[in-house]
Amino acid sequence: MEPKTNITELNVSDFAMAFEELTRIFIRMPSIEKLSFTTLSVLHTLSLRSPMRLSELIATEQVTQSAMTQLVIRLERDGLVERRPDPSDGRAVLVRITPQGAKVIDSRRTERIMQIGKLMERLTPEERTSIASALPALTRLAELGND
Amino acid sequence: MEPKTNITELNVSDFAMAFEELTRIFIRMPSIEKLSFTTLSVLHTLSLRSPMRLSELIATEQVTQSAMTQLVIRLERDGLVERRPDPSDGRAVLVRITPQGAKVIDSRRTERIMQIGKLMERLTPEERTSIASALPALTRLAELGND
DNA sequence: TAAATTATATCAGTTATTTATATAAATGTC
DNA sequence: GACATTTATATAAATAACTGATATAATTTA
Repeated sequence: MEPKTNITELNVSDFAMAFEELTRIFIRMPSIEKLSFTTLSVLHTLSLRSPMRLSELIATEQVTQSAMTQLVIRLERDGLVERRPDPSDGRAVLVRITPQGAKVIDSRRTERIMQIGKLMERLTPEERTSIASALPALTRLAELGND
Repeated sequence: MEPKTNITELNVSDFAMAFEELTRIFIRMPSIEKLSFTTLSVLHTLSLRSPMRLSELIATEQVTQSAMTQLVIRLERDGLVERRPDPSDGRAVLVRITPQGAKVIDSRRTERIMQIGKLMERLTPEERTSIASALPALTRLAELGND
């Protein structure tokens, strides 16, 4: 088991460092719709899964219940989300993203893709191919991370 | 030029989506030293490059001058950074990370690497190899993004 | 030398977060 | 079914974190 662990450990550290650096860059790329980290994160999560309960958002976003309640109230005020009582549980609230909220995420994503595209153009064809080859594995890694 | 653009565009969109998902997961992995996004980002930036001027941090972190000044004052209060006048410019302040501040970043990184390692173990050897093969290209992409 | 620009501190207000408290709905126990 | 416990969320008070505005001093430019 040990040789396998050593190989994995070496790849992981390098991978993590590269990923860290790319994250640092990509996360700041969009110049539009600059909202707070948690706001963008909530909208992003809701764009993937909607509606969600407050309690679910508290778990995914790792903030306190109070913070999430107040943030969602503000987002509702600004038209980015809407809140409805959960018909299956009288205590709960369902939060869904509005088209306006979705547009925030979509427009930022579009700009980021455009800018990453420009960087990609400056890679060699071999480099681009190696990234494309790793894409299924990266996608799989994300799936594992969501389990 | 067009066929090349189309190929690049296809890869970029898929890559961006996969990256987005991985970012969402990785950024929340560490369970220790949970500080605010900008706080962690400032410490991370200072761990790569130290010392930096306030004005440089304002640019890299994309917050207002006032926000950065106040944040750095709080970080200094908490022992995570230290401030010194810049000997080459009487108006400027140099900010450097303290060992305590560096420990925040290092310990979170260590935990993240450990957890990514666990996910990696669940990939096939082929999947791991494809990611390792793409690593130089990803690293290069990061360099391009820092230009 | 004076004007313009740059660098940063501070203030006042809003947003964003925490802890604490409260209320009601749902679930568990007997 | 009654009561205890847990769950879900709203609200209050305080601090952190952000913005725009203002101020001061150092540096650069004309």
